[in-house]
Amino acid sequence: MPSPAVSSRDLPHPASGEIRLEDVLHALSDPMRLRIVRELAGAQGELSCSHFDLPVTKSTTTHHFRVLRESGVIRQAYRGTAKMNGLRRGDLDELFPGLLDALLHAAARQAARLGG
Amino acid sequence: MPSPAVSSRDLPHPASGEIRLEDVLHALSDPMRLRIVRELAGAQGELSCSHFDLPVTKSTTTHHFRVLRESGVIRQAYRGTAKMNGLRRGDLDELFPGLLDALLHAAARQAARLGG
DNA sequence: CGACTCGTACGATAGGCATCGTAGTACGGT
DNA sequence: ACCGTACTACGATGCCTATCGTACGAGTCG
Repeated sequence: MPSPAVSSRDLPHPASGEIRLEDVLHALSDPMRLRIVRELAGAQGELSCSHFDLPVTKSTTTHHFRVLRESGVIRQAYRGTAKMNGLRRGDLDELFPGLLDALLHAAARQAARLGG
Repeated sequence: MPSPAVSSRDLPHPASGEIRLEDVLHALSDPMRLRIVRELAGAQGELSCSHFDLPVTKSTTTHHFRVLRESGVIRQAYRGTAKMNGLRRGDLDELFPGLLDALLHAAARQAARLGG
């Protein structure tokens, strides 16, 4: 069966229309999650959770990815043992035009300014 | 003395260079504070705290204004018994070009979409 | 001075959340 | 069947925070 159904377990995502600005801002107000999103935006396509080398335990990493998914910032899907993550650029750009780019730009500027 | 010194009590504000994106996002991730900022952006100039009619007590209102000030989003100054509030547009636009407008636009869009 | 308004300070409370550790599940390969 | 890797679930912990109520300080006006 070569069809979809990438995996048996699937994950709850908010529909595009259910994404709330406050939730997105809250999700991005955590340094760890902002870092994840920046890395995700830099890489074209999807990245597995294990690709990220964060200074927290894996439990905590799982938590952050879930917050990002439930707020509508990223989309997650299992692929084998890996869990792939991708930015929901299309949905976000449609809902909040220019916001994601402004945020990423702002984050990059601040990182450059503070020597990150 | 016609100089500054609008009042005796003055309030601590972060310098422009101390404003952190994460703090700004956290400040704006609260519905009450986002509402305040939108109203402040709509009105040109400054507004007193008492101008706002929020569904919370005055204690809580004070709290929200302090969070906004300490994150660098607004500037506050006493003028007589009133406390005036103004968006720090210049500082924010310089640090994070386009971000404030994108945020305000996004908030307006969402309010329109959800019937706010 | 007194009364009134505007806003603050402080304590309490209840809920949220970032973090950890441990134990467990799902999948792929040998 | 077994093992290793990737991620999760759950409970605990300590901190942060949104909210309230009450009591107070600062300023204005009579």
